[in-house]
Amino acid sequence: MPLLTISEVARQVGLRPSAIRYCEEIGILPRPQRVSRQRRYDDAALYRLATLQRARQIGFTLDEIGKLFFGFRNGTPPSERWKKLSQRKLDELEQLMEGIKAIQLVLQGQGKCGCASLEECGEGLLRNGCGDVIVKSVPVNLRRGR
Amino acid sequence: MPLLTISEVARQVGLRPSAIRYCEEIGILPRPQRVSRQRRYDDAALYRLATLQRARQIGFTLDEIGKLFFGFRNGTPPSERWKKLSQRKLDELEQLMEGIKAIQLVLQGQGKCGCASLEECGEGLLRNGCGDVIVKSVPVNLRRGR
DNA sequence: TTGCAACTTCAAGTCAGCTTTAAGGCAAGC
DNA sequence: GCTTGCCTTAAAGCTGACTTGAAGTTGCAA
Repeated sequence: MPLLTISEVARQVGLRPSAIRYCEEIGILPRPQRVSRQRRYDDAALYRLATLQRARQIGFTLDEIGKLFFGFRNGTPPSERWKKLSQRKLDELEQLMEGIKAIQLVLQGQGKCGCASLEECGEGLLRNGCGDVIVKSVPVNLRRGR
Repeated sequence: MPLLTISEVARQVGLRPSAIRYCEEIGILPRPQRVSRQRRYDDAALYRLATLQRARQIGFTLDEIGKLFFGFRNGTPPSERWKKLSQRKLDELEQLMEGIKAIQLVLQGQGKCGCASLEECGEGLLRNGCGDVIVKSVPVNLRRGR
């Protein structure tokens, strides 16, 4: 069984070594074996990292990934774990889409006013209640796709 | 012409006084008049704040709001300013929607595997290339709707 | 005169998810 | 023995948009 260094597994799953160390530090990855104090990863550890990376890519926070790994009774099958967390994430995304659509409507209307100044725009907004564009809290982590 | 205190304008537009001071500090709001060192806002300043709040609500960063206010030749009408920035934001939102839809598809499929362990899931992901869920960079600021 | 509320400034803290830096260890090759 | 290259740790820095805290000022009322 070949043991891989941190930069080798990092390359394979598309994470930086520092990110892997960070995940270990906050406790969502187990401490791997060491060879003269250096981390060595076996296949199981590599696959776990690939799972982590996929979860990250579909918007799970590191906290949620921790729950995916350790938040279920031992022996709970992956399908059940994924389902539980995916459903919550899908709900969040649904809300996010609603918010985006609302904003798109406002943006498309924006710029059609004949106001002579931004203050005039603001006066109208204030009269019509300026708190009426509501985007619900969006804990999803979609920034920086790489 | 009535002059309003910072907490009064904050209440009217739905921002906290500290947020208004912050916007002033980073230069996207002009220094208002003072009465014995305390900020006082006239109607024009209030309306400008309402405009800022609307821009914030539809996802403009404070930097973009600065451009909305100061990034155009003097006398450029609001419609032109809004249009320019809105178009960019709409493009970003379009990309974000694409990303979300891609993620929704993956999430809906997640949990249908018959893997016995998360490592088994990861093995499959690694074989099929685990970098294939791509969400483009999303600089839009939609978190914390209030 | 004292107290209170609301304001002020400046510095530091918050969130997540890392990255960067500094200082050092260890094995292989020349 | 020395260099090269990859690894290690701990601590600090980054991003954006603020918030919080400490310490001080101001005006008004009791």
